[in-house]
Amino acid sequence: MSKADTQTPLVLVDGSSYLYRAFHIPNLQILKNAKGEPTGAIYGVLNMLRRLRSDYQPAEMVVVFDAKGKTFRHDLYPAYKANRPPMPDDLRQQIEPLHQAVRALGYPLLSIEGVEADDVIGSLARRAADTGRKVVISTGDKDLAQLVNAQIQLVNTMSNTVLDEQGVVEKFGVKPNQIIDYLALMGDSSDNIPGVEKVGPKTAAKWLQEYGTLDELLAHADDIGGKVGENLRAVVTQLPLSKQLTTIDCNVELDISMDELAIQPPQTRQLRDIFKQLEFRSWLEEIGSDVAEKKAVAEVNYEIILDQKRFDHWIKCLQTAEIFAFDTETTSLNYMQAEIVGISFALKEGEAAYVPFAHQYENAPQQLPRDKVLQTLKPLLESGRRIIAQHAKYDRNVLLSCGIQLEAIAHDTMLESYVLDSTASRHDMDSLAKKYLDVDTVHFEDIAGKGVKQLRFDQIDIETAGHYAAEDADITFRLHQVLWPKLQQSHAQASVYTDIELPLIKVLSRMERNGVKVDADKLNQLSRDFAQQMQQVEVEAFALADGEFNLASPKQIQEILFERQNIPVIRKTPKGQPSTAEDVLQELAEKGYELPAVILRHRMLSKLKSTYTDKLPLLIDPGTGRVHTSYHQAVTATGRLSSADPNLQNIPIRNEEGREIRKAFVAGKSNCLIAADYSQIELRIMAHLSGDKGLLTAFEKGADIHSATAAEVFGLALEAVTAEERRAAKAINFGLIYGMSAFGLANQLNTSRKQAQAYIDLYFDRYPGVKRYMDKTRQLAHEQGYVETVFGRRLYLPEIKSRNAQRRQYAERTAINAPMQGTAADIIKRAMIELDGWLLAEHPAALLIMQVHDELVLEVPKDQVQIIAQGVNKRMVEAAELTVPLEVVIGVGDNWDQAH
DNA sequence: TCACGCCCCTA
DNA sequence: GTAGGGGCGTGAT
Repeated sequence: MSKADTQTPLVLVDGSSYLYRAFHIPNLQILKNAKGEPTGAIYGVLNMLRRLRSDYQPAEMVVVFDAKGKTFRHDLYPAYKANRPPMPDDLRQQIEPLHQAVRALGYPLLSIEGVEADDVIGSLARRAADTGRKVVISTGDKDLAQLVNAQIQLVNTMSNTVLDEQGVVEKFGVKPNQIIDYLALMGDSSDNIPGVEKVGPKTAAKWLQEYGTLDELLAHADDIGGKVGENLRAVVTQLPLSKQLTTIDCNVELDISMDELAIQPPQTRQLRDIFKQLEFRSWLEEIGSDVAEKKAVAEVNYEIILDQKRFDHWIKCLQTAEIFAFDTETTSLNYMQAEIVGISFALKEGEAAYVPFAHQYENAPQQLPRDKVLQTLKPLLESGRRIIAQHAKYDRNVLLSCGIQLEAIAHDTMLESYVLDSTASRHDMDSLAKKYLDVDTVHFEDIAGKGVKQLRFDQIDIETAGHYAAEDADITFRLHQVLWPKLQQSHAQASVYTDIELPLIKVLSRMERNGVKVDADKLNQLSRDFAQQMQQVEVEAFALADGEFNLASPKQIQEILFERQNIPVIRKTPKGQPSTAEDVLQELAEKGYELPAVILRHRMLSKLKSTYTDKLPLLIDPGTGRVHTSYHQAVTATGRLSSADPNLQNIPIRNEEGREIRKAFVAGKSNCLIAADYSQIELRIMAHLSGDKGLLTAFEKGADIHSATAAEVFGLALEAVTAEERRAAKAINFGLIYGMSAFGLANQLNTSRKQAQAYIDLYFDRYPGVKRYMDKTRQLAHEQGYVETVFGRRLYLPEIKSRNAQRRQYAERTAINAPMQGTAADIIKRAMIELDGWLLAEHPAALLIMQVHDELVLEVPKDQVQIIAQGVNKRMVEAAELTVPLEVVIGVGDNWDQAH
């Protein structure tokens, strides 16, 4: 489907007719700018041009206006348009700005003195049609119907009607070549063209149907009886003039050649000035994004495959190709509900095809049968390693619903980009195309719209969908050509990609499709309980506040607490408002204020209810009766996964009410859950990375690490450490992982900065290896601009050189944290790959169902618990060989809370 | 209907 | 002090 095959029509716009009509639309008459100048008619015409352009996507489009002054028709007939009132000032004022806007938008504009817009349009249309072009004339004026033929169509963009030859006959009762005679017979009062008195559309059409032409009718004028017959005979000598006036002159000399009709790129600067003057704010915003020049992919050959012969040909090519790009188009982003609509391929740059098989809309073309297409493709997708995809996990999930196991993934461009630079804001195809290929792709919203009116892919016209789909495959192919060589420049990065991220695709895909069983009845009951408690709390709150307010509104809470009740402000939000955050309200509650305590209770209940107990039951898939999250593999900067829809990585655990929710995560019949947690994995990684003797010894002894830290820092025997000292040491250890500052630690421990700094000094004194490592890491980050995990995953830190101290320090904290958090992520990913392989081969009834950063959850038949737990432990512990042992804590239960 | 601020859940 | 997802209120569209 190259551009040349699907030539777009030449679009000719009767600007004057639309200007006149737009001027009389009541809604538009209100529009004025701040100076009081009317702008409605301009808006109406420009809006119409936009619609026209989006409907026809023409390469050439000309906007024609009437010129000032008299025309040849006035010479023929001095009374022409004589009874027309002068143009209203409000309309006249809008003409010049409209012309400027049209020109700035890039449309060729014609306005020729001595003739009317109709004549210019007629002349252009005739010239184009003579060369075989299709022409669309956009007008609100019926006179132009005389131009319609096999190549020329009329469209009224305001009423959304199209007139071809057949349409003219249906509408007027006469053929296009009879329109002139028809108009002459009726006359036109607004142009002051005389016709036959008492003759309207009905009679004119009837006569022409009977006699064919006006000349023939006049020859038989005596045969017409009645009053109208008399009227006709009375104007026999006048009618040729009327006919002449009504006839569009298609031979106007135009000082424009046929190759000057193309739409030009918009003149952004002028356009901005014009829209500013007119105060068209939404269009003003579009300039720069939408109106900016787009670099489309050049020189492409995209094919839409509708017949068996071409399909067979492509299959043959795919069978022999070394590698090819592939993409599925579906009806939904939800992989459990998505139906495949078509599949696209790219064999080399610019060579792509789309095989549609489930598009359904009125007059959709016949497509190849779905099942047969999929059966033919199945072997290509299931074996070999020759496929490049963008976000292959999604395609894999969707194909699994049709019984195809997408095993042939050789590369995933999303993951290539992610491993190359995890901090690039997004790794979706459109962003990658722009970044690495300097190409603006067609966005899904461009073809499907957005919001409630968004179309499903199967409702999109096959030509449009085909281009989009083929482009996806093509771009994927090109991206791989660029990204893969880059990745290979670092052996460690290539290894993170091939040995961790790529094999993880199918592990995650399986976990997602396995899903988790949740007890909807239990959650619904909890929702009811929470609602009841919230009501009680609300009553208390209103009594304390001496009035009703919205407990969910920080703004109202802030007003009541800090303005009405004059409670002291503890902290302010970044925007300068008094904060009502949890720790602030906690502190106030401890000082004896009652309302903050009640608000806290309400906040907790409302959070649990709205985020968890209300939402989770709605996300149970009707087909499986389980919830299926999406693990995002290319989101976090550090290499962790994230989970969404629903997020299963933030299910409550810290308080009693929250743990009730965990109890609703259950095992299926005759199964139980195994939860396996890495113990202190990030601190162990810190011990490994720093080689600090004290830290290493603590882990080798298997001591409680926070108590051991407290003993060291406070110079005590292990047994002598109090709960308070252990709590302080724990905060220090966390601080360590987060790139500790005295400020942050003081906040956490609710102590002075000086005291916090003293703790830190003491800590570094006891663990000098840690101090050395942290200094070295910061220095390395400055030198090379990135930090690495043990396995070579990189995190770039451009802000490490920032002159802004706050940003720089933030980057430094990330530099400390990322190697630990990232290495932990690498390790658990490696464990998941090993574990999944083992389970699949030896215990296929045992399922991995969740990952929560340092925890894996499995659903296992009860009689296999022992053997699986052992196997899980072994694979998690052996996932990395560090200088400290890895330790895993395993729990078993009927629900997730019990398994902890 | 959307973006943003604020808040809160997790490791 | 690190890394996320997501609900609700608010104000503009």
